[in-house]
Amino acid sequence: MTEVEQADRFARAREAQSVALIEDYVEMIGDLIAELGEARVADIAERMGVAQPTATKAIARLKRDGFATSRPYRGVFLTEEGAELAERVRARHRTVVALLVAVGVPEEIAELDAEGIEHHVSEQSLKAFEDFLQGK
Amino acid sequence: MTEVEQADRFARAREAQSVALIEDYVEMIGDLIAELGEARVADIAERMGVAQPTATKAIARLKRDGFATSRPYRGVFLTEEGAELAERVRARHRTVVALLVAVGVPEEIAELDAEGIEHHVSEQSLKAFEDFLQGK
DNA sequence: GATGATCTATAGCCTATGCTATATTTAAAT
DNA sequence: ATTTAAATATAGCATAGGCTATAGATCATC
Repeated sequence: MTEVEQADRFARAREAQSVALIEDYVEMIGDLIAELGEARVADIAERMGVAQPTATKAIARLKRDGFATSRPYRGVFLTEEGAELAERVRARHRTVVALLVAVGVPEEIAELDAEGIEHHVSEQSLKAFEDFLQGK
Repeated sequence: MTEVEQADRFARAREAQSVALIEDYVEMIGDLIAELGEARVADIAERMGVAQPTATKAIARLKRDGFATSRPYRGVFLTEEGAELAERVRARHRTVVALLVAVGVPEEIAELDAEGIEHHVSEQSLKAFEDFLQGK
């Protein structure tokens, strides 16, 4: 492996990381809307395990990036793009957990680890996971 | 899953992330020392794909955290703790790549994805991976 | 409808991680 | 030995993502 290839690999991992939090927030907001009809900042903050202003700031980034919308002092909603991302993330999470369990990781551990792992699973790996799970 | 459990899960993923870069640098420095006898800042920066001052700053954090040592304008070396971490990271990386390949991920993709995934694989999952790879 | 509780926004702070530009030191070459 | 090239450090800046404290808006209740 050349230095450049190695560098690209790390650049890729850094990029994935910068997307990870966005994905988590979007999925969480989708969950809350499904459960409660809307996603309030306080609920988002509580579930993400961060202080309320931290959630507010993250939501501002989601809005800036076109994944969410909201009016002051009101609930947060997903744009079409946000809703699609949430669904992809949810599906990927399920697949990663299932894969981990399939290779012998205890269910609880699988759920914990998947939260971090899922953001680094490429389309190709996801496809491989799905095929493996179907016994192909 | 309760809100608190969910929050803890995210907190865990955030913690793993903060350790990830440290692990990458330590492993990289170990590689360079093995190959070249010492790890120069310029080489570290090039392989990590970052500007030289970014590497310098990261190395300062490694030193602060007890993983590396260096004198101004000289090479960077690992402490005992750093060397142990490097070896653990290297072994984990190999296992993760092997697991991915074992479930059908193409070698190249496995290498790419492993770079991000490995930092979120717990001891328990790693053990499960090893057992799975040994056909248990 | 005033009032108190709750929720949200804002201000201001911190660290980590990136960058460019530039000063300084070391190493190499004449 | 001086000069130049290369490597490293430092200064200064930006964004992301945390935090606390506090101001402001909304909601519920009397």
